[in-house]
Amino acid sequence: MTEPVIPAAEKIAAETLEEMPKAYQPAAIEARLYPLWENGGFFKPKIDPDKKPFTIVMPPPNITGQLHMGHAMYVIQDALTRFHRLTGDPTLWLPGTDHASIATEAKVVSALLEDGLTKDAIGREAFLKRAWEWRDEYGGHIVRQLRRLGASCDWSRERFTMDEGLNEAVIEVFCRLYEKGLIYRGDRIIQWCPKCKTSLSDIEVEYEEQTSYLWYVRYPGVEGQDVIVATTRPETMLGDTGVAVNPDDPRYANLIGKHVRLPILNREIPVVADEYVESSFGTGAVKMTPAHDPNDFEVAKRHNLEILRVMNYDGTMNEHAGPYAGLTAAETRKQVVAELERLGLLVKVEPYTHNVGVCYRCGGTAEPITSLQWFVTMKPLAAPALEAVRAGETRFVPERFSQVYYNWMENIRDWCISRQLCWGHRIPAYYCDACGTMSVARAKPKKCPSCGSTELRQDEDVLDTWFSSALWPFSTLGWPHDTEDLRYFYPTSVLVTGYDIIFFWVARMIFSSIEQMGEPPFHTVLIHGLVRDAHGQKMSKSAGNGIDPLEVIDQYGADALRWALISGVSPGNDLRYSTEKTEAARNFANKLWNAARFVKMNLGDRPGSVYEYELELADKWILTRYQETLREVERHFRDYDLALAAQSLYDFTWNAYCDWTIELSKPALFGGENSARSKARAVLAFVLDGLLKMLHPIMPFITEEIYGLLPLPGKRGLLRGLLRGLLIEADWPVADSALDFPEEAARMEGVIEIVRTVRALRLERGVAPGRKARIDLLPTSGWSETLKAAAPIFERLAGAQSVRILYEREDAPTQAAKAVTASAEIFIPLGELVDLDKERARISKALTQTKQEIERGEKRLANEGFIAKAPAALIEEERAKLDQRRAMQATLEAQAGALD
RNA sequence: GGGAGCAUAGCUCAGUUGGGAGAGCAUCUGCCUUACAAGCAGAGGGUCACAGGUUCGAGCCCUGUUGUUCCCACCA
Repeated sequence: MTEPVIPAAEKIAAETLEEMPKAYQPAAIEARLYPLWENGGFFKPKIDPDKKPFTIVMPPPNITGQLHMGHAMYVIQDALTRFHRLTGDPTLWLPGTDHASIATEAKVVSALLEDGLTKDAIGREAFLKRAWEWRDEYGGHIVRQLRRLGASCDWSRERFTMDEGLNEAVIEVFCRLYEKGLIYRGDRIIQWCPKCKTSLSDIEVEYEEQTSYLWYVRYPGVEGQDVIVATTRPETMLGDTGVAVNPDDPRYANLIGKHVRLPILNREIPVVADEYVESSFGTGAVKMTPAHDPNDFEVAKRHNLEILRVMNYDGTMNEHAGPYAGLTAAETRKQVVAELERLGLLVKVEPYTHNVGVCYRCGGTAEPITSLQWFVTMKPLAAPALEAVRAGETRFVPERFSQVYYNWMENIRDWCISRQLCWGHRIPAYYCDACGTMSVARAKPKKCPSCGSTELRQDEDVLDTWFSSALWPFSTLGWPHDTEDLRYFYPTSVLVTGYDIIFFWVARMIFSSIEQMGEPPFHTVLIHGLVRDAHGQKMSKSAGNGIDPLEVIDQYGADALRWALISGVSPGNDLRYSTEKTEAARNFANKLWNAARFVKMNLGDRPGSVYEYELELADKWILTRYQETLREVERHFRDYDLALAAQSLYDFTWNAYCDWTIELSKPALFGGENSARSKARAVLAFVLDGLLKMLHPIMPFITEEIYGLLPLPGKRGLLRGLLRGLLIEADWPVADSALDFPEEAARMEGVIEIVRTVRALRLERGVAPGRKARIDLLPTSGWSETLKAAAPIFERLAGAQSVRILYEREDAPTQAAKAVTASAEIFIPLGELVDLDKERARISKALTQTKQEIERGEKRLANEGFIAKAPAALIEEERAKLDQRRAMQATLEAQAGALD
């Protein structure tokens, strides 16, 4: 392993001597910092055999993809990665891309088309050559775009689902499953996309509601009565090989075992009885088309009905369709209906709405059809995978998504894994045309194991893309080889993905990993929602409502986008993206920037330690709030509640640090004595240092930049007078109970309340903002010392000219604006400025409110159940509040009296 | 048909062991106060969908109802 290159101090702090601009300008900073991180090796895990690593494998984006808002959700993974890196865990976020079989093949096909070529014309080899060229040109696109988000993944470990190693893993798994009898080849009904000309798995078919018709057709009886069947697909009747009725249906009891005549083709087909048929629907008789309907296929197997395929794989009718051979399905339907009408066998036609399966890639109608394909037997694989989640070895967050998983895995059907495409992992099955033997092998056999012929032909099909992504958590770490990475990083820690691919990917990774590795691939699956547009619509290319994350980054910065995507959502819920939200995030970044700018302007050299000073009340308050925030943020990160962490951080940064601490530090910084100044600097720097570290997982760029610009106390060594070290590899702050001052923090809250109340009073009265006013405070019992000491705070932040502490109510001015807080009664003598009517109205309002609160408190304390069962502390609190409010009421009444 | 989510301020949404409802944006008032107008100081605005229940106490737990979104299944 190579030693990470620590950039020279002067490079990190390149801008130290320059002024920070007034507004945060992300573009240049992002462009400079990302390469610094990447080239410095900071994304590579620092492997320590004694430590448990934190590992995330990136859901591999398709090589065909452009970065969209869905990928932008990768910022969650990055935030977790950066958090764990800061806490000192050897941290690996492993990136890679997916070959995306169908999607890529389609791109290459259309590129060929532009050159006037087709896949069939140029052949497999030439096609693959083109595909690889295409991949080399465009495949790296999306991973370059991911860098713009700030993704701190270890690019030196980047993998591709079709690279040599992963190909080996895929072949190995296929062979193992085949050898265990869990992969088989069979002629079964599958979903077929005539447009992509390939089979699909069940979950690759989506259902769309379509309005159509229900045709009622008379099938004349042979030995007995006629039967009328209802169908939504008249063209498939050409492949009918029976009619089914419910065994308990009296209408058809005497027909079971007899025959009816299939119109047009005039075949005799049997009537069978099967529980599958619902007597109440349609006529209670169902035409059986086993080759083109999954349910009919099952019935046919039970009753030995013939399976007659009448459609070709290109969507046209075949020779079994008689006169319709060669026509498309749609044309055949038209002609069949017309013919039935002519024959007088079309009984009636009803409008009908039903669901039609469509290909999830091209959107074309999918056809159920029998075909010779490869399948994975799912039941034996699903069982331990279900158990692993049930036993809590793998946990879904939020928990409710495990229901989705159970539901699917419990009802799982065999997985059709072969695709009639070129681009993908070719199935390692070899056929001997001489003797008909098939062999499955890791490498092409030299000769047929049965007859010795050397003429072996490999299966033409490739594997479902998801077959290879199912192996991602271990194949990317070197499996099937016993590598150092595999031993150290497997199983991985958390998988982060959207709920839309739980079936496609998550479930398949779990059973594949248990089967091959003997244990689940990750202990936690963190599921997030989808990004929607401002109206709640799914973003899509066709709807044209997609928002390009790169444009957002250009305009607002990566950190703003990251913040907008992470904050204000609850886990698993969809997120409505709006520009307003990103603007708010950008504003927050700017706020932080300016706070840092202020600190930088006033910090001087390296600040002292907060432990060295006799701290002020306000210092103890912010330190207490800081510690509280730190504990919350850490807990939320560990619980994967990133939005809650963001909320804590926002509130602390803006409403505590900026609004109070920075404001309160100004007198000391601008004009105070040396000791007061250095104390203020120490506190500002200490809190900012920790704050940057806490914000870094979500806003990596701005925090790194600020960290580089300021001589903060947490930074490592000194080099040529400049502190060096990057935030990305800093140490996560540790809460220290020596910096918890709950008593003082509560007192500061009392002071803050007075400041706020005075401000409101002044504004309410229209006191000119610049005008300083005298403030008289009548402290609540036990508060006089605190308030006396807080006089400079009132002067600075409440526009007080002087603060007088009153000891007797009689000393209070009668002509004054008045207000009451928990810690004091407030009087602002305003002389002739007082508007008596306004004042009466205000007092009356306050009195009403206070009375209501007293009533509520009394009622509560009179409740025996409450006294008996509520926690003692709560009761005590309630009593104290009541006393306070009674005092307040007395004051307000006295004030009201004084005005009259 | 089965399952899940959502319903809280004008809008978008938070609110995790049940203990006096919050943020951002928008609105209104007043401010270019030497970090920030992407800002500062204030204000207004909510029967937490509805109806029951459990509890001393419910936005939160239970039952039901309504509306809405999504997933699965696919009665031809």
